[in-house]
Amino acid sequence: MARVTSQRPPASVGQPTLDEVARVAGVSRATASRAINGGQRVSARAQSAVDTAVRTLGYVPNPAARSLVTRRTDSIAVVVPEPDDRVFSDPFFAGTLRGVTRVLGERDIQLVLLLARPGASTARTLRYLTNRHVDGALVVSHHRDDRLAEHLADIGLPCVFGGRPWTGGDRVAYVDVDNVAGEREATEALVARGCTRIGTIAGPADMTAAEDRLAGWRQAMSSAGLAADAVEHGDFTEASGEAAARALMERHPDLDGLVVASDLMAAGALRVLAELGRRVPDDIAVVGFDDLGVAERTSPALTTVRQPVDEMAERATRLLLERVDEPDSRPMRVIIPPTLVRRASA
Amino acid sequence: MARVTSQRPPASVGQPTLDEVARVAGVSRATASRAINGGQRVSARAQSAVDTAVRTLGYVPNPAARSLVTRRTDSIAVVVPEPDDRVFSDPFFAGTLRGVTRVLGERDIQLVLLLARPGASTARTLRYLTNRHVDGALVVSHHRDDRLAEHLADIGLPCVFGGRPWTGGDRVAYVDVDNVAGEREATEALVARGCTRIGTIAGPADMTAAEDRLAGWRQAMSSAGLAADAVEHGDFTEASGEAAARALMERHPDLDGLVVASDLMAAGALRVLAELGRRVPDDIAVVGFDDLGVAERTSPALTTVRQPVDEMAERATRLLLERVDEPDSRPMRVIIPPTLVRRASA
DNA sequence: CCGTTGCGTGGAAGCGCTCCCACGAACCGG
DNA sequence: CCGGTTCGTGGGAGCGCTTCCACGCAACGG
Repeated sequence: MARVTSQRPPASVGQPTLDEVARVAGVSRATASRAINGGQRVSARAQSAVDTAVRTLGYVPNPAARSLVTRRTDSIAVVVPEPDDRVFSDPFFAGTLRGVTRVLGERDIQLVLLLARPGASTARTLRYLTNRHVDGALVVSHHRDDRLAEHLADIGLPCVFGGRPWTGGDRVAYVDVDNVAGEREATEALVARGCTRIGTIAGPADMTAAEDRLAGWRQAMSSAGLAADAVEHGDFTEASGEAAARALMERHPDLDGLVVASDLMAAGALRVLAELGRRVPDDIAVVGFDDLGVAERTSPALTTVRQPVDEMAERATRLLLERVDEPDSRPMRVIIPPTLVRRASA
Repeated sequence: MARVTSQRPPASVGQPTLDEVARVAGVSRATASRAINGGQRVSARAQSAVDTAVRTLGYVPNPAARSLVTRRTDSIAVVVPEPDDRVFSDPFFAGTLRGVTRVLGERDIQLVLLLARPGASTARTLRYLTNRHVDGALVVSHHRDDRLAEHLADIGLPCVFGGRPWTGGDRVAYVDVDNVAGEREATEALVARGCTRIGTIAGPADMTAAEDRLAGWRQAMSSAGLAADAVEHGDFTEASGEAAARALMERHPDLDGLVVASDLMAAGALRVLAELGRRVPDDIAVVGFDDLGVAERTSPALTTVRQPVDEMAERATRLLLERVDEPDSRPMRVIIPPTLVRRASA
């Protein structure tokens, strides 16, 4: 008489295990495993037996068990430190997500969205990343105060930043558009069309992209011998663009050119300019930054600096996957040249 | 002489295991585990010894190992079948994500974003969900053809739908706004203000929300004894709203009221109406649906039906977590009443 | 003819964790 | 003072998988 030794429920019913596949296929568990994972060193006979068994049983490998031994999870995190509402609705974020999923889809890797809540410390995020719940991390929209780049470098998790991080930029890989060159080019375009009083609406001072664009504007202004005194900061939202434009036009009513660090802010600025009765581009020429859809829909359509977010996200993701596969490789930087897209506003 | 039997690298160096914690704390692995997980049946002495050990070693439990035995992953999926670009930039999606993360943050549960690529079959998604990589699924923005609800009910994965699914609505839980009532109320508001020729821009016919809103419009029109003949369909984007408005005004130049199934489409419609020289609301009153930010920024500001997405997402997430904890509970439906927000456009 | 190679295979050892169970100690009321 | 309860504890099994290793076998060159 067989001793009944089952002490727990017999594993969630209906979920076949590798053992059962092996039994049905008439091979050992080891062979079944090999057959399922690429089929190296497996005879054609065994392979097809396993394939059949997998199909008839509806077998799906248990990812936890697999991950326990392989030490890989086949998932990466997209980290958004302190996501204000802005992040979600920002076309930049949308494009990023699109680019990332496109690449991940090719390799059956999943995306874990890690959103630190506003105000919450990054401790939770770091703890999650530390315990290797994911194979790597893609960090977007980071701010000055979170020293995420350094922390991630410390724990040795493969990671790639979207946009140059404030600190630790030499220790982590990142993909960025050449913000300085982009905004310089934008400014030069205004100079070339004859503007002499050019102001700028910059982004939040705690983001490198914003600072770099501001630097680009300054460079171009200085090269042209123009005074770089008309600066106002926004936070990349449309509303902040309106406010900044209003303040700027009040302080410098003589502006004939406006370099704005994002299209969304530029859209806000255009609205204010229309309100004030300034014709664009005749009275004042405006150039934006991003070209992620908004620029085409403003009136007048916005001349802007295009950053190819989708492509950048793709590059970043591929870079990350490479680093996951090859953790000891040197952190790489990819700097993508932006292009000026001429429309009606300048 | 000790036999050297290490056959593999000694576990990824630096990652302490529960064994080491137990050793340092001077207790057994079982006790250490108990202390770490809530501390039931653990003496104060043991508890603090373990706590200290955890801290000094920087121990973080290996989620794969834990998940292997508990059969839980402490993560849920947010499933977006066929995400066109629209989904990402849609404030609806943004709000949903915000609501979901808020709830998940309370319980240290992670969010896996499952985006079926456009055109790709849902097979991959289903496979992923089948193998219990996540504890549950929240499905948003599903379309008619993916029989996701039924599939998920079949595999028995706890899931909650955002919006009533086309089929299988009786087998899965969902949270929805009362679209019929909402659009009926919107239409009635136009009737009340004296409109007699009321058209509608409906959403895509393969989404229940769109169909329900259309039904609400029809109901109100019929109750008021008005002809429900001016219907045009869009896909919830601003561009489609423009096109639909154009078509509608061409076919029915006498319209004095317009019920639009989303604010984004309404924004497009407003633009077209301005272009055609129709004054809103004097010549034609317009009412939208959503109230997720866009409505406040159109000109004139949009009277609209507010659906509290954040709250809905929260409710849906809580519902999902309940079902994860209590898989045998009956699938619940939460129908949230929308409210009409009166602004300038009607 | 026999070592050598290479290939396909299965046995078995874990991966790091949870949790069942048995065990001893402390505590209780009778 | 003793049987019964409660409590804290550790041993150990096992979750489902990958992978090391040893083994048998056919093919092959000397």
